[in-house]
Amino acid sequence: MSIISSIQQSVTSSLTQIFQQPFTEKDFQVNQTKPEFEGDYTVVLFSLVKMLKQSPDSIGNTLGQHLTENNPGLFTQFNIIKGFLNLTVADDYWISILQKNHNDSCYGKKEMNGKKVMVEYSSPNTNKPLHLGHLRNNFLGWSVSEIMKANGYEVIKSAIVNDRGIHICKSMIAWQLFANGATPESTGIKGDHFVGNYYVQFNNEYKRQVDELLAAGSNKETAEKEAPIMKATQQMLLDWEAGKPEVIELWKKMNQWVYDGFDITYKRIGSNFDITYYESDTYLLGKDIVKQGLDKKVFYHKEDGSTWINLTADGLDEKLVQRKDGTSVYITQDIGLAQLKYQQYNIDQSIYVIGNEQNYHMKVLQLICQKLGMPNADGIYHLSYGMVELTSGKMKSREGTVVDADDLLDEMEDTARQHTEALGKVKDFTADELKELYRVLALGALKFYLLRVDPKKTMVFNPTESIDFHGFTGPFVQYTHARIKSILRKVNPETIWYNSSIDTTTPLLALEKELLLLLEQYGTVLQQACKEQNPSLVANYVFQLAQTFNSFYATHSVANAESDAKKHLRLKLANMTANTIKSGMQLLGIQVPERM
RNA sequence: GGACCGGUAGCUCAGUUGGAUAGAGCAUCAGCCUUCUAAGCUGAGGGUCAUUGGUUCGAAUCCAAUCCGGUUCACCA
Repeated sequence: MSIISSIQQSVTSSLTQIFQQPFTEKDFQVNQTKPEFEGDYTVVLFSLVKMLKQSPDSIGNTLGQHLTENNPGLFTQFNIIKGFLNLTVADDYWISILQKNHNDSCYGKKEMNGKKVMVEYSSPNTNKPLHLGHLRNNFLGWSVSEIMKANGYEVIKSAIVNDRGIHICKSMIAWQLFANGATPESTGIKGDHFVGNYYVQFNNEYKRQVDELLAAGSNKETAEKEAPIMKATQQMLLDWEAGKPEVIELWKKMNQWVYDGFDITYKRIGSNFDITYYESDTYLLGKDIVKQGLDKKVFYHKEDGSTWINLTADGLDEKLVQRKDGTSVYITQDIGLAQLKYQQYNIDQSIYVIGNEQNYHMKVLQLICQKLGMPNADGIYHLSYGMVELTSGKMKSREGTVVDADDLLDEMEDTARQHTEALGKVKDFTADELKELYRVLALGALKFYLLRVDPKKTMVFNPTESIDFHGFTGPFVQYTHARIKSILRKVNPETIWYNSSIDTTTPLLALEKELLLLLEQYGTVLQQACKEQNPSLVANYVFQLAQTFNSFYATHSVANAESDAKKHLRLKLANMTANTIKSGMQLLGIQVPERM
């Protein structure tokens, strides 16, 4: 149980005993005490003043007395300032947390709860390489999965690959027209970039043809429809759907190039999936559901034969679920896939990590599933995240203003190398060890940068300033870990500290206690991060922990502490801090090096 | 126009189940490496919490109105 819960319980029970009437935890508030006052946790008394019709001072005094007398192991003293009852928690309490958990790698995590969750993220298109926006999606999906695991859920990571449709045909047509048989192998270009280049070429050529038609006197609409390259693309989509062998073959070949490229990037960023769905397999799903929906009168036909659902009663619009020619639309496929997921995995919750531009769509999806009576419709949750914008505005592939994932990673690794070389602390590392260190630091900086912000908020990336390695950053936290490990490495673990118990007669110093207070909160943070599906809570926590340790480190010596008892305590404190940093960073998908 | 999201320091962001003098990082300035890793630490300056009104012991946080920005409302995906 967390210290806050303990305090809430004892306050509730004290109040009930003193005033002879029932109280609950909602009748008062418990906060951490502000640093300028004496005490650890504070009971805010104002809400009780009204209920009890007594002055805050009088309530505080009675309550403070009762609490300290009846919970001697928990509270040692109290003071009252302007309606705030500040309680000091006994050193023994903090030390016992340290004693018990200092080397527990599962500290703060929960037992399995028997619930199963699918987290769908990444969802790339196979016509262009990954960019910064995809990275935010991937890191979020991964981290939320890990956070849910830490809170006892069984998690299945899934991806849906958008591998068909008109946009895929665009790069195929462009390749046919312009490539002269070139391949990633023949050019030495990474597969996803190779294909992405033809997508760009398509757009250039298309624009050229449209301009030509416009110059010849066509109006805009006709020109856009009649451009030969667009007509060829549409024909190719029809051929694809008809299963024309040479089109399918080309499609498979080019998609494979992209997958090979993606694999490299995914491996590099440490991303993976338990199951990958392909839209070419799922785009026909959902048709039987349309039938069922019609039978259940959830859907209805219009006179032209198209199928609709009316969501105006729920504040939304009418929505098409099947075209008049009987083909399905996006939402239909999604309903089908949602059902497929439940059938395959019997999941309790289905989380979709998708950008906030699809808020409306996801709302509609859930509503339709609910109206169809699908068993787990309530378990659909859209983890909606904001776009990554540049200081110059939005990223647009067509205008060439996207920040490419591979380029960015290259740059960051180079920055990591420069910092490391300048500091010269790891000169004995082999070339492979150095390479791995640069990768870990670069990724740490990037992941932390993207995850420290509240997911639902739009965030701004400045491409001209490289991502920092100082301050509120991944490398700062990684550094703190390495620093602690350096201390521990120099102490023989078989001596005093590791297994023996801590001497409790010397009082805790302010910074020691501050660290312990923070360490105690880890479990609560994980719980909150899970509840809100918000990794930024973990990032902020882990930063604060590292920062507090560094202050502590600058003031007190661990290895050369003033007494053996203090040395013992601080070694455990350092060890627990390192473990908690490692654990928290792992939930963000960030590794922490032993040395850097 | 309807719906949804946002507006906090020069910049990037925390803080919203209402609580004490609104916090970090970056940038700027001033200090700290004969002792455990200075990717660090200490300190200073920097705020009309978009605006106005309301609710109350108390509002960045709740309510209303207004202004500004974004997304969305396709027989595209």
